[in-house]
Amino acid sequence: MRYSKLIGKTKRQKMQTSNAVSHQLLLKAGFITPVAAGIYSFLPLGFRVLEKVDHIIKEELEKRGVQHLIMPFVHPAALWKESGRFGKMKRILAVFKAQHGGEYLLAPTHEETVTDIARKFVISYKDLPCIVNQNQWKYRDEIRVNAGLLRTREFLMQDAYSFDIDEKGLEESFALISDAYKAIFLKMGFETVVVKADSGAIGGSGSEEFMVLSSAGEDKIIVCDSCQYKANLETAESISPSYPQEKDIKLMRAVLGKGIIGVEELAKFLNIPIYQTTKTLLYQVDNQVIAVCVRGEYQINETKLHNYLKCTILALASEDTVKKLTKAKVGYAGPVGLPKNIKIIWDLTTKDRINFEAGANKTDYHNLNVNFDRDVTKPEEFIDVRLIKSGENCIKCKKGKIKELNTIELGHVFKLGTIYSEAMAANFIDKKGKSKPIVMGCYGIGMTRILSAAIEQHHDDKGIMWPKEIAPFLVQLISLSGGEKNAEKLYHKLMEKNIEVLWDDRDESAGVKFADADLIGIPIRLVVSNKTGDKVELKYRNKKDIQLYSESRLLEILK
RNA sequence: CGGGGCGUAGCGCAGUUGGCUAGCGCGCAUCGUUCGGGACGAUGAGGUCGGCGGUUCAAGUCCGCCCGCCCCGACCA
Repeated sequence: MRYSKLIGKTKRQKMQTSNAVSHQLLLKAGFITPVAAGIYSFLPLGFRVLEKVDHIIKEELEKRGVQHLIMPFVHPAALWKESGRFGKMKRILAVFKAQHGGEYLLAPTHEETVTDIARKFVISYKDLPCIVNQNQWKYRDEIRVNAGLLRTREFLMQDAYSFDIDEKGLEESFALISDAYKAIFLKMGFETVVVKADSGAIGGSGSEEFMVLSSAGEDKIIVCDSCQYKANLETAESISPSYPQEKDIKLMRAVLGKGIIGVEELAKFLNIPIYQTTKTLLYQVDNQVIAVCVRGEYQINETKLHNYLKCTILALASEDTVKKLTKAKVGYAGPVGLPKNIKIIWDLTTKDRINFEAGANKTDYHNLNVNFDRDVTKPEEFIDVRLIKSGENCIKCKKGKIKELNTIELGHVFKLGTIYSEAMAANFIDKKGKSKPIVMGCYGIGMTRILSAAIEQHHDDKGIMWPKEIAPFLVQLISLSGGEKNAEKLYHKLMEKNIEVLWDDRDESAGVKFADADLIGIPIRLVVSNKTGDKVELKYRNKKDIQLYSESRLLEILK
C-alpha cells in the first residue's frame, strides 16, 4: 500500500478530548473516525488490524474443531420474547418497527438465534458435542459510551456457542474454549488474568473473564497476594475484619445530630467506631421497596444484591419514596420503625454486633445501642451484599491480603446450562430415545476493543507500538530524497514475497515521515535514501538501534 | 438518567457590551527554495456560524425549543 493514497492520514493536532491514550492515538494515526457517539468507521489501517484479529481468532478456534457460521444482525422481537429477554434486557435493546409492521431489534448478542438453529438441526445425541462460532457485529444501546473503542454501542464480537449432552460435556467444551482464548490472547501480545465473574443478563451457572491489566480499564478485579484467588470486584468475597463487642446490652436511644449524614462524621460526633455505624439504603426492586443494611464503612455491591434477589429492576429508591417511607429526609433511614411490609436485607458484616448505631427514620436523629431481637427482628440469614475493600483477608486462603486492580475485559466465557434450551425448547434425543434439553455454553471476545487494549498496553509518547501479529503491516518503508527509485524496487520485491508493506512515498521531509511512522506504530521501519546507497536501513519500532543491510540479507531477515 | 462542558472551513480554535465583505493556526492546491526527526516564502481554494422559531433597522453574538458531541457519575454483557 502506498501511503500517499491511503485513506486515513495522520493528524498533526490532537483530536477531540478523551482521557484514554488509545482513543487519541487511534484517531490521530488514522485508524478510526467517529460517526456517532459510540459508533465508528474503521479506516483501512484500523480495518487491517481487525482483519488480523479476526484471522487469529478463527484459526485458533478452527484448530480445535469449532465451526464458523454467521447469524443476522437484525432479529425479530418475537424470538427475544420467547426467551424472556425482550423485557430483561430492554434497557440496551434498540427496537424498531419495520414499515410493513414487524417488530425487530438490533442484535446485542446471539443466544436466541443460535438456540433457534440448535433446535432445528441438533436432533440426536450423535450431533453432539458441537461448537459454532461467528465474528459478528453487535449493537447495545449503552447509556454511556467511553474511551473510544473500549466501550462502544456498535462493536465487533467473536461469539461461540457450545452444545453438549450433559454438564460433563459442557465442562469439556468450556475448557476447550478457555484454552483457545489463552492461545489467542498470547498470540496477540496480551498477558491476561482469568477471574471469576458475574454472568449478568446472559445468565447461567458460572462465568469467567479474561482480563488485561490497564489503568484505562473500567473493570476492577481483586487478587490475593498469597494464593491464586482472583475475581471480578462485582463478585469478589473477602473476610471482613470483626471487632470486639460490648457484653452488656444497653438501652436504645435516639440522639440528635443535626444535618449529620456521612458515617465518618457521624462516628466522630457520636464518639463510636465507624464499624458500629450502619448504612441503610432503600432500593426499588421490581414493584416493591426493600431496605439493605450494611456496616458503615462499606458500600453495597449491587451485582451481589441483584443476584440474590433475582429481580429485573434494581435501583436506589427515589428521594420521594425514601421521604414517604422513612418520614424523614434522605440520610436518616434505619431498620427500626420502617413500615412492616418492607423487607430488610442484612449484610454479613452486621451479624455479630451489639449496641450498634442506625438511622432513626426521623430527620436529624440517629439511634444508638440498637440490638437484634429486642429492637429489630434478627434475620434468618445474613447475606453477603457488600463491596469488598483492598487490604482485607482472602476468602480462600484466609491469610493473604487482597488488592484491587484496574482491567480491561477482553473475553468472557459462560456456562449457560439449559436456560435457553428450556425456554426455547431446544431438545435432542439421547441414547435411550428420551428427549432432553441441550446443555449450552457461550464464549465471547470483544474484537474492536482489542485495538484499544493493545494500544493501552503498547505505546510510548510518540505513538503506537503494535505487536507483530496484529499490526496493520509488518514493515513501513520510507523513501527519502535520492532513494525513490531503490525504494520502489524494494517495495515491489517485498510485495512479491508477500511481506506486508506500507510505503511512505510522499514528498515530505524526513522528520514528517519518521514522526508519522512512530505514530502509526508498524513494527519494522525501513529507510532508503541517498545516504543508504544500495543498502537498506532497518529499525524496530520498539528498539533504538538502527542497522544497515544489503537487500538480499534484509529479505532473509523479513522472511 | 443526573451533573458539567461544548457545537464557527477537513482538524484545532478566536470572535468584546448585537454593527459593515466572519477570522487565525494546521491541513489541502499551485510555484519556487529546502531535503535524515514534524522546513520556508508567495499565491489560492474551502463556511447554510448545529437546526428551527423569535426579538431587532441589524443576530455567530440576545431569547425559546430541538438536535448532536465530549467529560464525570449512576448503569451495563
